[in-house]
Amino acid sequence: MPDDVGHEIADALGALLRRGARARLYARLTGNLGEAVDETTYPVLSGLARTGPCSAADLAGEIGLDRSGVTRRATRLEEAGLLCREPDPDDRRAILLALTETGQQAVQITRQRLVTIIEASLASWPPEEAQSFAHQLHRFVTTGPFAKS
Amino acid sequence: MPDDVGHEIADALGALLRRGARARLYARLTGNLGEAVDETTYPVLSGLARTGPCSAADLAGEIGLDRSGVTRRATRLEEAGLLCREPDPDDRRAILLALTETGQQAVQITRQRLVTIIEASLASWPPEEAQSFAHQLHRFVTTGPFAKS
DNA sequence: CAGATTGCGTGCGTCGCGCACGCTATTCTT
DNA sequence: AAGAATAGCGTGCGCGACGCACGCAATCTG
Repeated sequence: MPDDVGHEIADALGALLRRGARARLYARLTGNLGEAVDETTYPVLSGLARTGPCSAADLAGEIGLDRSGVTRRATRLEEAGLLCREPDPDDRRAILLALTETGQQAVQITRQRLVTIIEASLASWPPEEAQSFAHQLHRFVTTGPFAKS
Repeated sequence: MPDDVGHEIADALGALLRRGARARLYARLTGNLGEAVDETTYPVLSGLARTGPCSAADLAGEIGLDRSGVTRRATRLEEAGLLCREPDPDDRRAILLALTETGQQAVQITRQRLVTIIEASLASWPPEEAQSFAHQLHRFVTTGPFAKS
């Protein structure tokens, strides 16, 4: 493989992981969804949407955060009505974090916004090129330098 | 364009922007490069490598940070010998931040590490597929939802 | 039934960040 | 040419996020 392929991807990834890029994207995704959902609380919503109802400790492992941080963010989201705590029926000392209807809608909205943004920026691409790019990006992310270990 | 293309890319980007993914990648890139270079100070090194010697205020705009933060990180890097402050010959009240030889080497090392990681994860790809993926990713990042405005 | 264990919330120290102030060097104005 | 205004820089301060560790309640164990 020619070396410039690696360099080109490295440039792109570098730009992608910049602070400003993340901040701009999160701002566009979480705007007008209430004060509680922002760059810090959204990973809790998103992670909970992926895992389904689960404990704060498990969710902490999922999103790479300390359990205390998850608890605090969950409290903020609970006060905003996006998330609810319900007792675990199998273990009465445990508490399950679960999305409310509003919370699920919020996740759905942000997700749709991201899809819309992506499709808009791919509008001028040949369809089969966009499709192959999607597959390759998916493969690269799941098997590449970002796999969990 | 089919809607699942947008969804597939959205999934990949979501995974890419996770906290854990960033942390793991930065750890692999900046490991064994001294105590001063880590996830917070590296953007200063990298940005300075892109812009060349410039003031803290300009670099702040480049990496999306407040000027005071750049000053503090620059001080840490200066104490570690990776960066030096030199008076601006054109404006004697200004101070230019510039990489030392060691600093340039550090940037070069991290960059080469990233390229190596990328090429390793693309080793099993057909070369022309890797090449087209690199071009498409570059195009997507520079023209997509991450462009500066 | 008593002790060990698990899960949870919270206080505390630390760190990064943005704002705003003071200081110095430079540039403008009359 | 001298005082005023401006630009650039470093730093003190408050705020918020994070990880660690402690205390409390519920559960498991012998």
